[in-house]
Amino acid sequence: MSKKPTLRDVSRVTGLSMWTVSRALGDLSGVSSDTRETVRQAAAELGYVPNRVAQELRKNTRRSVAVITASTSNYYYINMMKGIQRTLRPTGRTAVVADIAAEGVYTRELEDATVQDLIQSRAAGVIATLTLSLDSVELLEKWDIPVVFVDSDPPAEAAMVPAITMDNFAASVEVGAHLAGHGYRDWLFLAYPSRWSTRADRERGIRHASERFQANLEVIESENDVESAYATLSAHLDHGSLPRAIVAANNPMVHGALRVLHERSFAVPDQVALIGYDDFDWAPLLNPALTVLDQDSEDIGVQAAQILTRIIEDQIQSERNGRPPRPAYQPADRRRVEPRLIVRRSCGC
Amino acid sequence: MSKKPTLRDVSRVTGLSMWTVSRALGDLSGVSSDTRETVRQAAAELGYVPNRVAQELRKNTRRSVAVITASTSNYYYINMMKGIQRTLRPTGRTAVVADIAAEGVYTRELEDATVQDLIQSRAAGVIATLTLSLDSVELLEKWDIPVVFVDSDPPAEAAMVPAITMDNFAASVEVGAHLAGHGYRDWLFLAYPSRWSTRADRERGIRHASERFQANLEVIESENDVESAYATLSAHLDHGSLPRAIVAANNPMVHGALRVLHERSFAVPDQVALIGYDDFDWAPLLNPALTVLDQDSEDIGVQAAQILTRIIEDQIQSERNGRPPRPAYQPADRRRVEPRLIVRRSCGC
DNA sequence: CGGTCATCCCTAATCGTTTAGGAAGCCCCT
DNA sequence: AGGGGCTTCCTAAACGATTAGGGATGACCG
Repeated sequence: MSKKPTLRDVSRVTGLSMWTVSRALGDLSGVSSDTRETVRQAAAELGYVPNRVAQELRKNTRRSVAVITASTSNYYYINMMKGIQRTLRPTGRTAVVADIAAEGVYTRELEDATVQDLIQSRAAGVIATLTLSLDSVELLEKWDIPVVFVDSDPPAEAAMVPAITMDNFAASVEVGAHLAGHGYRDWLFLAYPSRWSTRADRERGIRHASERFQANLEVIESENDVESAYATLSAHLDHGSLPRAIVAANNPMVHGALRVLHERSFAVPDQVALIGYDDFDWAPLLNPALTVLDQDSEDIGVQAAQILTRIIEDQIQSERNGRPPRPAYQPADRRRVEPRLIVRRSCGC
Repeated sequence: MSKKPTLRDVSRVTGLSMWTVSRALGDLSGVSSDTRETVRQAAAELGYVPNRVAQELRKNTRRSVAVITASTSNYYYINMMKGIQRTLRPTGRTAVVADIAAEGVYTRELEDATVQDLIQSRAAGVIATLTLSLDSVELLEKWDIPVVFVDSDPPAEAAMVPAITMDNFAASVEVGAHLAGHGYRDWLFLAYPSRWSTRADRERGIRHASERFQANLEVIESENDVESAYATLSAHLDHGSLPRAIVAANNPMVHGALRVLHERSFAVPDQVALIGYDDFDWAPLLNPALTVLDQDSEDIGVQAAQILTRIIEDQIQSERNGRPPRPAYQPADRRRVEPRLIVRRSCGC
């Protein structure tokens, strides 16, 4: 099709005004059902498809919700996306993922550029899986783009911004308690960088537990990807001794750790026990089946999308009533989901 | 910000025309560098961010490439997405995924609605991971939206449409040969529905191999998800006998099969061998490590995105020169990637 | 018969950009 | 002095939809 039919074409063909055609196709009042039918016919015949870009411009609507992430290799986010997509579908909005880690490494420049991009494309809202800079949050707020954090905290100064988080401190304490229950007294905590705000509480929790249960604890940190986790743990084991239990603080850490343990043929859990965070599909099929501290990530996605949707609808209402469309954050939008320990075999059970 | 600054505001503040401001910010010729600087200053001060919706409308540009998929639970596509994203990034286009299987089941209605939606939003191009209906392909072509198929064939009547596929027939023959090499003579092929066009060749290949190597072959089919695979195989084993080797035709099938084998405590590979298709991160860490027939899915994503990008750029050129922007498909865009058998332990090696 | 109201449709402005088509000023050359 | 060619900027018309504000018609009512 060399020239695509527009509303004007439908108008010309039917001899009706664009006003009438627009309202006819939009199922709006003010058009007799005869006319409406005529218009529909003509539109179908021409193969007319409305241009949503023009609609968005004119109606000042926004269509896409951005999910900001920084580690595509983390399966945790895939389930979350599932929940987000499912919740967003009936609203007619679309989720697009914006990765702010090019080739695996986060940079502040990329964060800023991404935020800029979201504003340019007039995103409807943002779901952030890691803590953004205060600047970013304020800039988005300035452009009336609501943000919901998941599995991470808003910057400290933006306390009102919604967030769905797990009680990571309690979670880690539970992990520690379980290890202590097995009689292990020598722990290694394999952590990702503290740019992901969950890191702090997870570490605090395991430290707390180690004191309470009088265990030895060492904490080592790697970048947030499998390769780094593998390298970091390998290097550590080359120098230090083998701990009785390894706690891998998230999915990539677990993966890296397993590779090391496999490679060195350590018996899990007899020589060294392993507990991870965040369940994933294959965990029960590993050998031994992996014990993990889980949170229902799909449900988290659903909740985040629900909150965001509500805020967006609020904004639309506000605007319709002539009020400024500033995002209306409510205290109840700060939510906690319960962690749960999924006990399998790798912990020694 | 109650009212967002527009180009007009920058124009008013600087006392320059919108023409000048637009060209200044766009780094286009016809503006003195002094003026350009003035404009930049003013824009920054106002916090002006161009509205890309308006730009798209005016310039008739398209920004997003849709990846049509029908099974989110298949890890195969995640690596592919990685490749696509990486390739698309420098072009300024964005990949958005459009799942045409609501709650896991494909429906023709959803396919049609999705295609309609892509046309409405004037997508720049489509990467389809499963065979679309001829209607869909023609409709997209009519709207000058190029399509590239990956891991699936175009409808038979649209032979010119690019596709990146594996030689699935040869691949299956190789799998069969390997099994025969182990002396196994009793095979079970666990397949997904033939809506995914790879199914046919994979089945043909394994059938061919079974004849050539004089093996018994049974083929059973489940829906394309883990639950169905699990249920189907379970039901089959309840009635029939245990085969010497199971070939699971894709990722979800492997997953379902492994669950069954675990649950029933069959020894792999001693009692029953298992070979899957499409490698994934955890495969080497399973017990036993999984032997798979792999194709480099990230590379496939890269190639698909490259082809699509070239076609899109061609279209833009054509349009600039006043020619119709019909997608220019080339025979060389039908590509094959080589399969490779990644031998681990689950086959008996 | 005049007034009121609802129904159906229209004209024209608008959303925020880009861009064809000039116009003004200046320099340089013959 | 006249003309050609730059450079720099402007006016105004697009792009493809929605929508405020009216106008014409006919029905209904007192």
